[in-house]
Amino acid sequence: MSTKSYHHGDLRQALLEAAEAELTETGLEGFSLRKVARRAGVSHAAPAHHFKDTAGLLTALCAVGYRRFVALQKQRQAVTPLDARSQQIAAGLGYIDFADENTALFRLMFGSRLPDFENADNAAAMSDAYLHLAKGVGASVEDNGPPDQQMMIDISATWAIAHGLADLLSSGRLHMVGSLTGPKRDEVLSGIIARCLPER
Amino acid sequence: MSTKSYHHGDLRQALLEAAEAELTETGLEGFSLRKVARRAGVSHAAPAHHFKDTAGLLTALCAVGYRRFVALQKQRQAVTPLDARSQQIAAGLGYIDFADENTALFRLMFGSRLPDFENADNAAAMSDAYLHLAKGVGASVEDNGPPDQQMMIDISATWAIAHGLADLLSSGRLHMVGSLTGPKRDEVLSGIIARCLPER
DNA sequence: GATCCTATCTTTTCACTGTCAAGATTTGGA
DNA sequence: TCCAAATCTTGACAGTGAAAAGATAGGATC
Repeated sequence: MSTKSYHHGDLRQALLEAAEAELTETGLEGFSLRKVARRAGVSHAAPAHHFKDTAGLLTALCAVGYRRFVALQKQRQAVTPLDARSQQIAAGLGYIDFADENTALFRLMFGSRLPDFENADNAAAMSDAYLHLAKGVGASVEDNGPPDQQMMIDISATWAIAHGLADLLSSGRLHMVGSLTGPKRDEVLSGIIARCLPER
Repeated sequence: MSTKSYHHGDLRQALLEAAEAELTETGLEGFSLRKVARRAGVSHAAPAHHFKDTAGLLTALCAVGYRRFVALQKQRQAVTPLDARSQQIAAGLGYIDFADENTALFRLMFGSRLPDFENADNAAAMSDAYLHLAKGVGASVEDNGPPDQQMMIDISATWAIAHGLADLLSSGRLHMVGSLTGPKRDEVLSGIIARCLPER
């Protein structure tokens, strides 16, 4: 099934990988379904059998992105003290990690209307990502009853600061902080994120 | 020069307006130079004489956006107490106003690589926007000497929270805050922005 | 094992797009 | 008046996404 058979074997996965590679190289602006097909070594109409159309392919890729997005946050949190505040900051750093390392995917997920956000699988992946954020904020405040307005504000603030930093950094607009690296960078970013966390 | 002459009169301006209208209707994903030309009532090749290509048109539109962007911030600031902290919060609300009322343009300015950000006019408009932000932050802290690291951090934090709120709200992801309107909305957003301002 | 059904992939076709080159029209100044 | 430059149109070309129809392979059933 590898070298030259008519049937590819796992074209769906191969197309997803080709699409992501294409996305990181040319950006969303230069993205082309036919180029993805060429990169995967199949005819230009082959993708239609696994993903209905371009939007379908990008929707599937979007879901992959959201899962990796949560994974990177958890990866940061796994090496961080367990108190709620530290965990929340770590999640924010993971948010920024994702945008840095997967800029094209990040743009697709948060800056495009091409993917179908109503699609079941994609919506589930997005929901998981949101719940992970909300759960983190909820843990850092007394967790009583239904989410009140104060908690919604805390969630919004936490989300907004992480997202704002991630978006501006990944698009190369925060030259001052963007030029920092390593622990110093983490320290500065942590300080900024901490400003927005619910007060203890 | 109005009804049917061969020469349009002010096609450049008409194309800019048509492009913005097209952008808000179809979004950046469905944008087409030929549709813009049709909307302006000229042939498909006419735009090339005023803007080299699609990127050129979007670059010019981008510059228009940055100027309106600053104008909306100043508009908020004009009806706000003059203390530095209130002014900074007002600028943030203007930032969000712009994203809300000019979502397509906002996406073009901050979420696309199509415009040429090295273009002189566009770069100047962007620089003005950045300087307006930096000046505001500088005024809210003791203004001595060259910008030190702490001020760069304050600028980054202020920018990030405004940008994060604007981007998430304009893309309809912050349902909780997004559903608020009027003074209540301003109050909540102001509270969130205030968290990120330099401490007095 | 032979047969047939279905999933998978290719080929062909069509309308649309951006860009370029060449021609037509108008304007404004010499 | 006349000509050069600016402005706009027409025509052409390669590339694109999507749909339809044909080709091939895998797997189930008998």
